[in-house]
Amino acid sequence: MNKRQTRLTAIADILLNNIVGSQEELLDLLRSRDCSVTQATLSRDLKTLRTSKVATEMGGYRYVIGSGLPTDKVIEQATVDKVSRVAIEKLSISGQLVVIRTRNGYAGGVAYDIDDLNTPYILGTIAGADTVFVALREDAPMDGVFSALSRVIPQSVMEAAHNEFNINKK
Amino acid sequence: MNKRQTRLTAIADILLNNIVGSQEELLDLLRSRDCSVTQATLSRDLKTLRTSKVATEMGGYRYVIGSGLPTDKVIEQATVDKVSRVAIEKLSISGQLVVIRTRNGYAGGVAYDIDDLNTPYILGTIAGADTVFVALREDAPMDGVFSALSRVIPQSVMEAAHNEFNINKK
DNA sequence: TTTGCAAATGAATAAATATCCGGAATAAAT
DNA sequence: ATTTATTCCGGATATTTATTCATTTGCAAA
Repeated sequence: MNKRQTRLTAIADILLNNIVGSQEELLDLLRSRDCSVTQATLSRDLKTLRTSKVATEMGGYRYVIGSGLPTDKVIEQATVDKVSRVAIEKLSISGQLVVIRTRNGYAGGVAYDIDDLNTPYILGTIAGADTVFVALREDAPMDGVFSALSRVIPQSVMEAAHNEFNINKK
Repeated sequence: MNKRQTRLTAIADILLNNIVGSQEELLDLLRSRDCSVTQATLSRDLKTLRTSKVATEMGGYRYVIGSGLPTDKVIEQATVDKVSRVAIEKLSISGQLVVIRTRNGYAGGVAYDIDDLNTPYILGTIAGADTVFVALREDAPMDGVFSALSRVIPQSVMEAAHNEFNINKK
């Protein structure tokens, strides 16, 4: 992987796991990963990654990775593993419908990963910006569905869903 | 409605319907609506609205309204009135799924407003160009759902839906 | 009404970010 | 291998955006 790609991946990774409020700050973090660049280049990188700076609840700012559209296959690949798991916030089930809420912009990626599971019980998915609908086969056994999804959904979210699901059952 | 609120609403409205690449540009648009302010104030407004500037496909930038988190009930309310209510044309229910048809292009905005209701019975929404799918919790009581949605859906549409729903029931 | 206080604003400025431009590196073509 | 074109990058700078500070405005309590 060439230098630029490495750096872009590193940036994506950093922004996913840290609260970064300015480019200067990000520059430091990059340095500590041996990806030093100038602010000029970083600005360009952030543009290609379609990141944006948004206000946080605590009165500050934070850079976030932009919405779904795969800018670059390499980046996408590099981040998939981490992304799906970090991006998913909640999972609920209603009838033949599984509804997954994600961090804004990540629904597309998550849906893609789920499609990739190629599970027979899953008929298809639709993604918005922060929501994925997963259509289940009518006769899909819940444990089968859960076990398939657990390859993409974080443990904690799965547990919460399990609880909610059981509660709604009774 | 006081001056600030009016302006915030105007900003939300402008950003929803225009591609605005800088604060200066937005200042102009605000002027043409008799909401002149300085860049300083605008910067603050954009922060409270949690907007962000993202790269567009065409190499430029664009300010967009931030996702989901209700910044300010008043603003939210104000925006809802302007956009959602005029955009919604029809609402139908099928099982756990509410399907809302909107004027073309407005589905995203409507879905956003519905998400913002933060109603426990609503698991999530997905928007196409002129259609919104709303997933309901399995045990969601219909009157609860209706009452929540009525904050976004125009009276006339609600009534029509109610009728249709009752018909489908029997 | 007047007083006191918090919110809102503008002017000026600091801080942060985007772009211009020339050069280096890399890849493609001959 | 040499030339040509393209991508990438840093330094400098222009542009844009956030914040500071002083002032004003709205608004509620006395």
